Amino acid sequence: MEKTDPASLPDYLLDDQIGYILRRVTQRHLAIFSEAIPQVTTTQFAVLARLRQLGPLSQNLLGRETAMDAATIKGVVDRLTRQGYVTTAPDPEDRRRLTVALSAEGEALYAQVVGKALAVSASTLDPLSASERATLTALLLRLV
Amino acid sequence: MEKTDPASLPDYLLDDQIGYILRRVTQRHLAIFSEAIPQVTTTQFAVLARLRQLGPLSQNLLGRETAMDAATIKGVVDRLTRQGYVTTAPDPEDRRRLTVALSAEGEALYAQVVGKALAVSASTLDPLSASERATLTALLLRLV
DNA sequence: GCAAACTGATTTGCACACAAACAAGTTTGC
DNA sequence: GCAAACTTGTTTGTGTGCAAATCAGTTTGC
Repeated sequence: MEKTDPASLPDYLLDDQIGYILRRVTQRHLAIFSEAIPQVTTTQFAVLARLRQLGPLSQNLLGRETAMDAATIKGVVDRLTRQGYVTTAPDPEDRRRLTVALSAEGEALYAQVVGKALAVSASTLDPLSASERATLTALLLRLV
Repeated sequence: MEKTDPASLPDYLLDDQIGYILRRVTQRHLAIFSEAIPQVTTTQFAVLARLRQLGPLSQNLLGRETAMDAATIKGVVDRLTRQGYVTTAPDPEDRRRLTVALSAEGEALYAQVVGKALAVSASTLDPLSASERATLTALLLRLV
């Protein structure tokens, strides 16, 4: 059984582990994004995109729609508010809720950079052919 | 030209963007990991795995070998040191360097959880067949 | 042989990211 | 009708992750 023999441990190749690969690909993607769109981060842009798609949302729902927990979305909304890209207002229907909406500045920024955001996605996937990109995306979506 | 018409902006589907998908897949992977291996984080385990593979390394080189910048690896090494899984010592050859090595406790933890770490990777990829996993990994590696 | 360039480590500041605990408000079940 | 259960938002604590500045030490070029 040789439980104490180090040589009997399974081979663990860090470079082949999905988590490590995901982290490195994400690092490259974030670098491409911040180079192309220095005004906001990827998460901040996700919030702008969702608000533009869905209209004003409560802060918690906005978090769920952008895959951020309550503590994270609060920080993101705070920073976007400070930069003037979103506004917040209490919901008269439900006094627990804080409604978050895109401001005119947020609309303008979105219009200005949405094309670049698409280019960032394309740039991240640049090493792959069109069909490889489709394959990769489809496979990743099954892991969500 | 209709520059001011919002309807003329390109379609940006957040759910189809590679960065957003990567973030969500990573979230799921981190959740699986922390459930299976609560003792350390993914990045901390990456450090243990590299030290076991390569032996003692300077802190900066260890960072490069685990895809962390100097500020990040310092924090990770500090936390691993506090938990007793690594030890640090000045390098007599180069007085700028801080050599990081796996401790006996680190070796023991690694031996105890490496099998679980492999199971975490398998679990993350569980929705895919063996050949799909190989395809996904190969495609992702081309994006690093 | 020594100044310039480089490398290693640290610190600060900012931005996610999640867990846990809490307060306030709303809904539900009986 | 009202207590229990749930939801929303906030705060605190911990852990990445990167940029930029700084200091100490090493290497290089002339």
